[in-house]
Amino acid sequence: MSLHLEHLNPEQLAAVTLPERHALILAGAGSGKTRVLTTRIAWLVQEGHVSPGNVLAVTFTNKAAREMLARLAAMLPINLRGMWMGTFHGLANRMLRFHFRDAGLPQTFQILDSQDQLAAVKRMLKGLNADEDRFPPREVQSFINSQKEEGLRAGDVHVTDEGTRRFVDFYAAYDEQCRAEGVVDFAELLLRAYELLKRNEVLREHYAERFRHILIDEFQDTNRLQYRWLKLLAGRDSRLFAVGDDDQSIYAFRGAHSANMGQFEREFGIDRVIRLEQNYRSHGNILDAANALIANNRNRLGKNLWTASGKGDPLRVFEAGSDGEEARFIVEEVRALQRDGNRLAEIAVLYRSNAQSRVIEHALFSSSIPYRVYGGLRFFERAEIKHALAYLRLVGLPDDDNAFLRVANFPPRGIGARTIEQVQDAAKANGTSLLVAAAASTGRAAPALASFRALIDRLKAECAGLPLAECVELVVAASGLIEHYKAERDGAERVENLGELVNAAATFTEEERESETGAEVDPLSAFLAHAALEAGEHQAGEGQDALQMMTVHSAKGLEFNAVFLTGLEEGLFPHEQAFVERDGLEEERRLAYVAITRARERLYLSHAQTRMLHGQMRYSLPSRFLSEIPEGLKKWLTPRVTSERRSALGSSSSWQVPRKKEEHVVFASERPGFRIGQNVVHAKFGAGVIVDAEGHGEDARVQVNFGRQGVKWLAVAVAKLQAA
DNA sequence: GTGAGGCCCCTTTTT
DNA sequence: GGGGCCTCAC
Repeated sequence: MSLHLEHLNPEQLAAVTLPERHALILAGAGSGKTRVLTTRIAWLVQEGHVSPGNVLAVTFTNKAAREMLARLAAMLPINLRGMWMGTFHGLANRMLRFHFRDAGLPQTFQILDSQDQLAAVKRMLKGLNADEDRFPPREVQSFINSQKEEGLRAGDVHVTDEGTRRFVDFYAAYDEQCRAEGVVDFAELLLRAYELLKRNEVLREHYAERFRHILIDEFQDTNRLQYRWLKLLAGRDSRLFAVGDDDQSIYAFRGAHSANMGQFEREFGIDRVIRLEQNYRSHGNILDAANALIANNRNRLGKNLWTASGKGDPLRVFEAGSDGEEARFIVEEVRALQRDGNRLAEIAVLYRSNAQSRVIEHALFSSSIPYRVYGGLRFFERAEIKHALAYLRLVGLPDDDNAFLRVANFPPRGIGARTIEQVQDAAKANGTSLLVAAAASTGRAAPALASFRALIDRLKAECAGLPLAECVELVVAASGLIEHYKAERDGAERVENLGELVNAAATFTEEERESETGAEVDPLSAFLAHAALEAGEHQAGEGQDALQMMTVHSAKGLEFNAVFLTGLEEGLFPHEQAFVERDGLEEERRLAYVAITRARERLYLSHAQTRMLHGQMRYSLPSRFLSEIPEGLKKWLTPRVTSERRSALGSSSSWQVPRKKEEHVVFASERPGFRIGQNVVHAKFGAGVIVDAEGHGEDARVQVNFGRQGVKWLAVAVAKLQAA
């Protein structure tokens, strides 16, 4: 047996071999957290005489769960089947599939992803004739989700004003709609699983008895409901082992509540928090930069990472004139790194938002550098795949109105908007699902509706005896989707993806199904749940040596030899949205901290003076995060003149210039020294950037962003601006 | 009922 | 820049 305890440092060893009690491990980036978790489980099984079935392990992503399981399998030569390991959502799904009756759900309940949920909210609002301007669907959706994440049903929400009352009404109507259709959204999975245990003492006792050891990774990213669920699950004899890093809490926007760490410490009587502070990943300069940056946050439990490895290279900082130039810089450096023997898979390009990837992709593509983009539009989120899944959902659950609306007339079969409306009215009047109402229609489109209904019935009957993959193949073909996309001009890729879906069904093996849900769930429901819960990481080109591109969020937990952290601009990173959110700036800083600590040996930081965003040119100042990293750690690859002048600016947001302002041209030609984007200096306000202009000659005025001094409109004739 | 074309809107991160 | 939604012509 090979736990290799001798390779652990004293703190890691203490965590792994902690006697039977609750534990909180504060584990810094790169401190061997996953190793500690897996070794802990192995140690419990081996030394603590616990069977894998007594262990529940919660991870943040499905990928992390798979990785941990693989590592465990290498350590322990026993069957790990009985162990529950997965994400909160995956585990909740599993529990609800087992106890669907107690949870008040149909056996084949379907899971709505965010897109589906938004569509469902829109439909509910339409049904209530709600004013979509006053109650934007997105806001209603996020209201519902945040209430659920706090564990509140519509009836539990404290109503203080009329506006809230409306939102609560929508919440109630939405829940009723979901109940009638047998569908469950992400937050609902968690809330149902929580309520299931809360109400059902027998079940609660059963699980409390069973799970002697509950281990939770990325504890800082749990929300309040998840924390309460864990508390319910933990019996008298259960021990919780929570691992987290408050400095890497980056999911507050979806309800993560890093204060759970402190609360856990109090409520579970943790007398000594174990701190893992030795970093095994990054060179000294990179770690020093991360430490200096995060020191600017006030809300911290406090911890300082150190490394025994050398200082390494300084951080390389590049100021680009434009986003295109930034991309070209990346291309050049990546080539240089390759020449030095680095594999592309060991190099990552990170960005704050998905929209930034396009320019970089373009540059990589024209330079023939293979790359792989993570996230963005994921496989199971593509329109053609969602269509195929909608057919499958109707086969599994005829009440799924979302699915009905998606494909009743796709591909077109003569069921227009007017007809759909009539079906909806009939369904409402008779209290049936749309599919049932469709079959009962007597209108002009009745034959089309009847044949659609017949198609679904036929698929259901034929699928009954078929293996999953053949069922998917049949549905994809019989739905007419393939034919439809073949006839479309750029439909080739979509046809290919539909073929991929059949492959995905084929590789969705017995083992996966069992590890994700439970043996008695029917394969189709299990596959559909899998599609909803794990939208991503099913992409072609896996295994090829390719440059890794992803958002900072999806880079969490990963590491690379070289990292490019791009778009370090005020307004982009930190994102301007964060300025108006509570503690938004600190979350952005943690995000930057996560990004920096991904790098082992080399870290590039870049920003662009101008950037095309949403079809508009933006002029931005360098991110405050750049200046929060000590000068001694950085090496500027561009002339320092601009950089120094700019750092004197301090911070401010970035600015968009309105489209279609012909004055700019006139203005520029009259005053050759000034143009939009020009750096200027003002006697009183200091350095700034021209972000807008209007008027001519003596009346000419410019709008200048002076960073901390604010944004001012100045008359050019009066202000005595110096070109900088 | 269908499909093309145009307008308007948004625009962060994800299980 | 792109997707959702509307209008209009067939």
